[in-house]
Amino acid sequence: MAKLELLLQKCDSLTHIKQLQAHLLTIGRFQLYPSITIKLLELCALPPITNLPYATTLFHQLQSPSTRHWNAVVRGLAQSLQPTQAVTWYATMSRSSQKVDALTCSFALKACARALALSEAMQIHSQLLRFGFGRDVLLRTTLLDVYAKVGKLGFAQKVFDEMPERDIACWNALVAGLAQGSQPSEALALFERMAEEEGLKPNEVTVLGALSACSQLGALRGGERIHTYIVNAKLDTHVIVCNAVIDMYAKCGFVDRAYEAFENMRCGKNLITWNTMIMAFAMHGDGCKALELFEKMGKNGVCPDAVSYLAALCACNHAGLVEDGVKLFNSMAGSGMVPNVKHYGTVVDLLGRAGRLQEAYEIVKSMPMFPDVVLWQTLLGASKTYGNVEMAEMASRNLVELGSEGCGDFVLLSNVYAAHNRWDDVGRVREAMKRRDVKKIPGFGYIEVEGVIHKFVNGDQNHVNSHEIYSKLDEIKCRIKAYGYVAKTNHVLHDIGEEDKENALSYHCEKLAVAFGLISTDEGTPIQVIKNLRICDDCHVVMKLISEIYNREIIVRDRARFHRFQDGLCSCRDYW
DNA sequence: ACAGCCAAAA
Repeated sequence: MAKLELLLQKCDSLTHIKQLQAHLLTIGRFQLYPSITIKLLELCALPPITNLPYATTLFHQLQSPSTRHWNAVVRGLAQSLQPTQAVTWYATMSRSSQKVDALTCSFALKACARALALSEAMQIHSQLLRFGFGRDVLLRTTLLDVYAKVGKLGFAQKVFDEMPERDIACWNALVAGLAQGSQPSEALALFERMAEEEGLKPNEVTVLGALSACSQLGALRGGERIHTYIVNAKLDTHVIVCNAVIDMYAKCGFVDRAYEAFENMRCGKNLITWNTMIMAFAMHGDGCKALELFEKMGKNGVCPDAVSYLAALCACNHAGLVEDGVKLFNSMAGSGMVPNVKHYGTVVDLLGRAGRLQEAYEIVKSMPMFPDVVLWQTLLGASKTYGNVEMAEMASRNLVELGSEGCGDFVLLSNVYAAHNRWDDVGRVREAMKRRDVKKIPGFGYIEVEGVIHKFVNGDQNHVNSHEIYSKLDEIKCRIKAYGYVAKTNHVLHDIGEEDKENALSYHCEKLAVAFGLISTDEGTPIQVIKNLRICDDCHVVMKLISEIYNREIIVRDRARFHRFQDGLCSCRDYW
């Protein structure tokens, strides 16, 4: 027995496992040593071996599998590419003679989180209450986490509220859950509550959730405070935390400070550190710096991965470095990289924006995989910019086939027709939109004034200063018109906007936020706005004019990148 | 003595 356990410790491949198993079988002891078979199962079900077919076969050879045997398989399946199988095994187990324990529930719940299986999670929830595990803090945390990950933040909050005692992991799970679930303000509020009410000291996991919330909100003040705390609490010994700090500064509009944090790291950099910084430069349109860093990472012994290439390509795209981008893309194969659909998407965007539509299309045709919705949207956007009707129609057909119901796709196609005075076709697209009940993602934006985050949705009238904001917008309109501004009215948008007039062009959330910034900050202070979608043509023009007429620097972070408006010009050089 | 919370991506 002792000898067997020694052998077991040395098993590091499936061959070894098989040899040991064969040995046990030949001496007729296979069924006799549960502790050995448990270890064997755990070895082959988990990394680095991870051979689940073999694990399940081995399991089926057992005459009376114990709870721990079951758990080994459920755990392995939960971490595998088919987490739903873990749930199936859990269900089979709960019907078998063997008792499910708290760990089985925990593994099955994690599987639900990965498979985004809400109803299964709820079933396991009610079962674990019946089994009497309802007071297990670890299990409750898992439960909270599953609900948050499947998007049921209300349920997660309820699990949290009902906990009589909460340790730091419970708070961390909810802070992270809210941040990941697009409720960054709530995440930050909870983060504050944690220290104030419970006197808990945020750890490296807590600050990750909080920093992510700041990144989303563009909450520089909050981010700075958390950064100070991180340094004081010596949490900056964790690479993962440093990476999140870099990302936070970059997304709050301060690449320089992101780079400063990158340079002054007290711990070693990893692949993600480099990727985050390259992406940061890309977002800010600093193409050359991004490419320099991409070169430098290789020299520092960190091998670029698919994300590094994507970030560098993205940098070329935002900076208009067409030749560099194409060269980089073509160099991928030579470096043993297989471009994925995102790399193709970026290079198609790069060529499309430069007006090289035919080349872009050639690349689409050469792709070894099916183009996705985003890629066709990219091509459609470029076709609109350059007025290529055939290409636009082709992209639209593909979008319809892929079941895309985004409002933007229809609007773009209709704009192409409108530009060619093909009004019958414009009408046809309009009809199709009505028939299909196209979806419109609501636009919203944030602005931080004196450390307070203000949120605006399109056509928002709920802000306390709503009156002043709207009169400021009227004033802006007058002044920019005097400069020759003509609204970039969009026929289709106007047409479908009839029902909700609030969504009209002139009250886009970024305009509201900038107007609020103008009335609530001192002259000369830069105004920074964060938006969830891409900035529209009209807003882009208006921002440029405001920056000139009001002599204000305006920084807008949209879904894709930063736009820095100054003296009537934008840092993207209208290339976006 | 097999559990929970964890950074980047067109």
